[in-house]
Amino acid sequence: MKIALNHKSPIPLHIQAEELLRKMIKDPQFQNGKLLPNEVDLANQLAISRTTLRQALNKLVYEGLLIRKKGVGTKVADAMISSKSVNWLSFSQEMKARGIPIRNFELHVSWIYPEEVIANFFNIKTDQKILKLERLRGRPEGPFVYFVSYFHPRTGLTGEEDFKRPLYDILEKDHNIITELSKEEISAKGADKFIAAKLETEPGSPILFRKRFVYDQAERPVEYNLGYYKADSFVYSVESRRS
Amino acid sequence: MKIALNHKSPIPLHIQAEELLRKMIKDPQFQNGKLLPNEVDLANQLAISRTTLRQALNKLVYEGLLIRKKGVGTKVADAMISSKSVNWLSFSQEMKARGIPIRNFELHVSWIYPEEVIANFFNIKTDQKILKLERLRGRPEGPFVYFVSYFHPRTGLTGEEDFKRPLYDILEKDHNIITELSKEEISAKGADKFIAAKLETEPGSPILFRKRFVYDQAERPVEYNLGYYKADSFVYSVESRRS
DNA sequence: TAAAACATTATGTTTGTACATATGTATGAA
DNA sequence: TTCATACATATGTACAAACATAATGTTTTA
Repeated sequence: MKIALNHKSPIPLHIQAEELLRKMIKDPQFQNGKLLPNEVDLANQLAISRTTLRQALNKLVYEGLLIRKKGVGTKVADAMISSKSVNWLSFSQEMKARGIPIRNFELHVSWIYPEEVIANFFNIKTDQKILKLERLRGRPEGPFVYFVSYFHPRTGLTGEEDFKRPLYDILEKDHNIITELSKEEISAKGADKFIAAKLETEPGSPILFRKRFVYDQAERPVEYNLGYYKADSFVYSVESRRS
Repeated sequence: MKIALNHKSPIPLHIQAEELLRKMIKDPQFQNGKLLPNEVDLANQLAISRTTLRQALNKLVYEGLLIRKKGVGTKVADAMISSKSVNWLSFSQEMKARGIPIRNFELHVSWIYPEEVIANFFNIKTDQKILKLERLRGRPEGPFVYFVSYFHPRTGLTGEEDFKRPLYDILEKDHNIITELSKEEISAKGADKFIAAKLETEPGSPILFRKRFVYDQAERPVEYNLGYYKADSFVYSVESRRS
């Protein structure tokens, strides 16, 4: 791997460093939780300041590609990222976003008897309680714009978790569950009374509705969730290419 | 608004600054595209260095809450949440589906002057006419469930085509245009009068709205289209996988 | 032997400084 | 009037340096 930057190039050094880091992430050498070179050494090797290096690192950490730990080091977040990382990005970002302590939100945890659809998905019976997390969200400056319910079977979360941390993080670190696949169904519907009240709108007003099935690496069901997004405040972007 | 930070607090200054900025964002004072105080002044006012301030600003910029422009300033972004994902299946499926000869449908062909968005996409001027195809569709036994407008520039279809054949087929065989990439934006909205009339429903009733940009292999714009799907009659499926 | 104290390592926080570059505005000549 | 120039303004990039703090490893001590 070329481990040098072009200081003459009009492309900013932190951008070049970012690109290089993205390549390093793909390198098998840094895959299985192995640590990247420490910041000071790497900065020296690239002949840039630590500040500039951190500018690049921060971006990838924010995207969830790298994980830093004070006193330990920086490692690649997940074991297998390849060329189509765009695909996963949004998914993990949303995963990550779930735990971000944003002002306008409520989190409600409860144990419920699952509906048949959910019980079927988790391969359990309807008399086995599962965990339900409900969260109402909005932009810091605005009104609430979406409401999501997450459902988890007993094999996943225990309900005792400290939900200050990202859900995704809890699943991965505490329960060793790596989410891998997501199947979503997107549709429009009119708000029912419950949702209308939550999102402070009229019953019948247009809602973007999303059903999501999440599986782990062995295709075992990990999570089922339902999202209700207020119209005109959410756009779902899809990019598809003929392969 | 309290415009000071606690330098004694164990909470890092850039976190405190971030919190303060989130409050500022909510303030009507900075709403309609009005600029925030410039970085140097703000940093002085908060008695922190510009670097530390920028650490906080960067986070909000990354979250899409703030927009910075070199030489101009920093302003609060308009409220709009977006998410990205990828899928292949639905694209080719719908391509194919377009041409299926279903009973209940209407096809309307006309030449129109494009709106600015469309002209921009096709890289033409608004005084150059383009082809517009409108189609209303439903199941043979049921009501109409969706309405789509397809827009094509003069470099594509001529309007003389026999639209009995699949659109997709005509493009490929007669004009040698191979569609390759599609970018879509999916959202929910209330039906306006026109759409409500077409789909035989009430104005304001929930509609799944899809905007689609289609490109060929050289990433040249090929088609722009708008789809209106009656709620509860259409589900959009997306499957995303970690690499 | 196990707990406590210390040392090492790597990231986290913060400052000050300097120059580059894009944008908008005021100035002045053709 | 119009175009080019110069200047002011605000963000963008980059460096060096210092100290704080968390995790881990190592040594000392009870």
